[in-house]
Amino acid sequence: MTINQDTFTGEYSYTIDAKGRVNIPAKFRQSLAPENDQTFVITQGMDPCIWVYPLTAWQIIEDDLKDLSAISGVNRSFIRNTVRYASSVVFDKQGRIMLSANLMNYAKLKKDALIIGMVNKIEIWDPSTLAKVDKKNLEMDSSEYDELADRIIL
Amino acid sequence: MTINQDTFTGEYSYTIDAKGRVNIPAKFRQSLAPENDQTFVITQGMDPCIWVYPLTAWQIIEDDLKDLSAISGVNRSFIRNTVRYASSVVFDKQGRIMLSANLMNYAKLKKDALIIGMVNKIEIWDPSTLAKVDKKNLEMDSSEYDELADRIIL
DNA sequence: ATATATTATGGGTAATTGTGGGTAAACCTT
DNA sequence: AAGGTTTACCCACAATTACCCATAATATAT
Repeated sequence: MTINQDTFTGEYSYTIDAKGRVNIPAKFRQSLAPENDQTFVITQGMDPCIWVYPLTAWQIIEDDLKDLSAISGVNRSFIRNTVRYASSVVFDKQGRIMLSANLMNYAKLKKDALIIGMVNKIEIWDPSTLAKVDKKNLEMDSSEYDELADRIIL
Repeated sequence: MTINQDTFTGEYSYTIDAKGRVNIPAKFRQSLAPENDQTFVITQGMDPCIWVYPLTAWQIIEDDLKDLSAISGVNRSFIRNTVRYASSVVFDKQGRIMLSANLMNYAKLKKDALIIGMVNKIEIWDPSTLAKVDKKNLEMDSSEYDELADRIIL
């Protein structure tokens, strides 16, 4: 059973083939709402990974960006970096999407990919890159972490 | 008779079969509210065990996480670490769920499993691992319980 | 106590999933 | 327009999972 439409959880490891294709986990494909027409939007994440949004979720982000005034330089560069590498991808009969060389390079992806559900989006990581980032976060954020843990009861 | 919907108490021991399936105690299945569609969400516990939530309880956690902006790096790593190992499982006609190799490894589960009701969630332990943790707690905690005594009347 | 239902556990089989490749259409680039 | 390159679509196969049935043990009812 699906947890919720357009929400994703769990970690899966897949291999990227010679053509640059990765499988989207079957569970993720199933929880993708039908109105997305099997389409995701992939873009640079704010961490060194690829972000994957359901099409309709991305459209909402675009609408929000339209409301940011272009007079502010900060806004302009934020918009530029968010949208610049975004492209929509439809998964094939086997459930795979194609990653552009650009994005693969940005996320340092080679052969192995770790795909992580982040509730409203999906992340694609190089395993060793994630391990490094994980370690760094563990050292840095503990106090802010505790504050979050107080608000969200597990 | 069930005590309450979606609340679990008691300890049961089961065996994990070659395919990685464990039985959910019949009593727990019966107290699982119907709107969960026989679905649990399993994830890493904060102790070396597996946590099992009723689907709807987990959805509340997810909803809280959805409100955290991904612009904050702390938020991102908090979300990632919280949902990374979570996946939804439906129990089969015999009342069993499948455990991923990942989670079994984390909880050091082999053949025997101790399933413990923890009021709003369920824990799955390796018996010998729990014995060790129990022993450690006995030596350490007795004074720290005092603080709790003020809040919870037994 | 005996019969009946429920539970825990094991397996078998069909369907799904992940992964590799092949081929033809589409896309440039000159 | 011809060449090479990229992309879209197809097929194949191994591995995994979902679904079904069987049986032994336990609990419940008559």
